[in-house]
Amino acid sequence: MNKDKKPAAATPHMSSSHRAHAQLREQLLRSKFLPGQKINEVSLANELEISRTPLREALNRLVAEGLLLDRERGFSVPGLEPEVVFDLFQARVEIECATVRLACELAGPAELDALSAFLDESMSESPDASVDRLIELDIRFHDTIAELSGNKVLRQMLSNLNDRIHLVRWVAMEGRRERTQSQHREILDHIRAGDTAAAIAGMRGHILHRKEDILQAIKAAYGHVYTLSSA
Amino acid sequence: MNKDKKPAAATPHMSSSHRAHAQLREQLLRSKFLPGQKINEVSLANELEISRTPLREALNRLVAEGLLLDRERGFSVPGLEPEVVFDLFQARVEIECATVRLACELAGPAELDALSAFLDESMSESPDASVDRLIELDIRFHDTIAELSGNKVLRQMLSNLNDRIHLVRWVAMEGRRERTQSQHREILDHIRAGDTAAAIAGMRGHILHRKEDILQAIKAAYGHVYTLSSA
DNA sequence: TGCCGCATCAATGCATACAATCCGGCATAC
DNA sequence: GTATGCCGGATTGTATGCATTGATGCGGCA
Repeated sequence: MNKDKKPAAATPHMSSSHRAHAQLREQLLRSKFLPGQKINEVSLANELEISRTPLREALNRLVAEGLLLDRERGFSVPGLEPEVVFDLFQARVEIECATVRLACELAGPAELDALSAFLDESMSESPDASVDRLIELDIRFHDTIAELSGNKVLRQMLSNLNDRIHLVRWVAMEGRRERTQSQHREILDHIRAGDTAAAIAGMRGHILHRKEDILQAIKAAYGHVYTLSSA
Repeated sequence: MNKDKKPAAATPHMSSSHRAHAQLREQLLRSKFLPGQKINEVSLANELEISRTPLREALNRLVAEGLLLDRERGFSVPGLEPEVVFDLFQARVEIECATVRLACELAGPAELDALSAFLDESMSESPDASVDRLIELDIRFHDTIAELSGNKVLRQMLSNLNDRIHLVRWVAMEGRRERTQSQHREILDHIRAGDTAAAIAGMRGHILHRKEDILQAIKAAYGHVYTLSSA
């Protein structure tokens, strides 16, 4: 499973603009830029060792993806406005509930076994895994369900939402290391049992959705990103 | 309601790339380009009376929005692959169900009255309205519900989906002139009655979702777009 | 007649050049 | 001391130029 190369890592032989897009996406997920920061095109072009033309093409794509904003003049990094983050998480909940429901209808035993095996590996490795790795495993689980839903559009939307909430998810993962994995297991069990309603309910409860939790995560995210920038 | 100017019509004083983006989006919705057609940048730049640089920036945004594809070399218009169109409609159903549910929780009497008044006007005007106008009214109804859901991300996603299925929706509207309006009325009544489940069910039944219906609409779309091109 | 190779051409991708605009600082006037 | 207006640098937005690469058409040859 997961043979698609969609998330587009920055490989050498691609065009400059595509490489720039992949690199910038990566850097945005890793919070190399501060929320609200303005983008300086010349310095960024120098860093990436390309000219401004392909850089701007990449920036324009990132704007359309919601990973950047276009101001009156130039581009900037989105802030962490709570209303927007709420909406993003709420949208994610809805998409994920849709994908589990569809996956319940479509997924065969073979695929579910594979997903189960993946969870087994994850759980054995999780106790001492880095947060980055945990996030990777988490995303992988949810993406696999999206894949099993058979709907590429929903899967793509989910991927986009994941990008946009990456930072907040990252900091929220700290206090949820074990809970996350066991909830994944429960959701999968519901799917295998054919209990669609329980699977959906499990997913809904699994994803960060309480306003206070999200707000707290946002605050932690600010702390995280500013320590990163000072380093 | 609907004070946002988000869909971005092409106004004079905006930058060339933004204007190009708005114009091209419009032309794509109106099927000025054939499905699968390759984009010639120089000729298009000449038509729009701008240079290739801002044009390419616009094209890149349209790619990120799913309104264009980027080939190995250059850009092209997405085809009407049934699998993709199915996924788009299915995604739309899921988003719309989510927005009605949220709207049921959030919408106040004043907003619902306004929406009701809008439906009244629509129905009086609908018998002799053009398909373009009908689509406009249809989109407006659904977008208002998305607005009432209070979730800007879901609303934006819906807008994007609407763009991508515009053509198929257009041709499907022909045989659904009255049905559409009365179903809108029913959905709204359910919302006003506080019957969330019925509102969702109404929405689910309202949106094109049967594979055969969509397939038929796709075929009609091909006919429509090729008669347009020969004109 | 059909196919292959080559040459010419057109179109893309990128870099660079240029124009317009904005921002900050500084001087001057009040 | 504060406000105001102007100047210079910096930055964005657009146009143009150039190299590369893929396509296309034509002629020769089997």
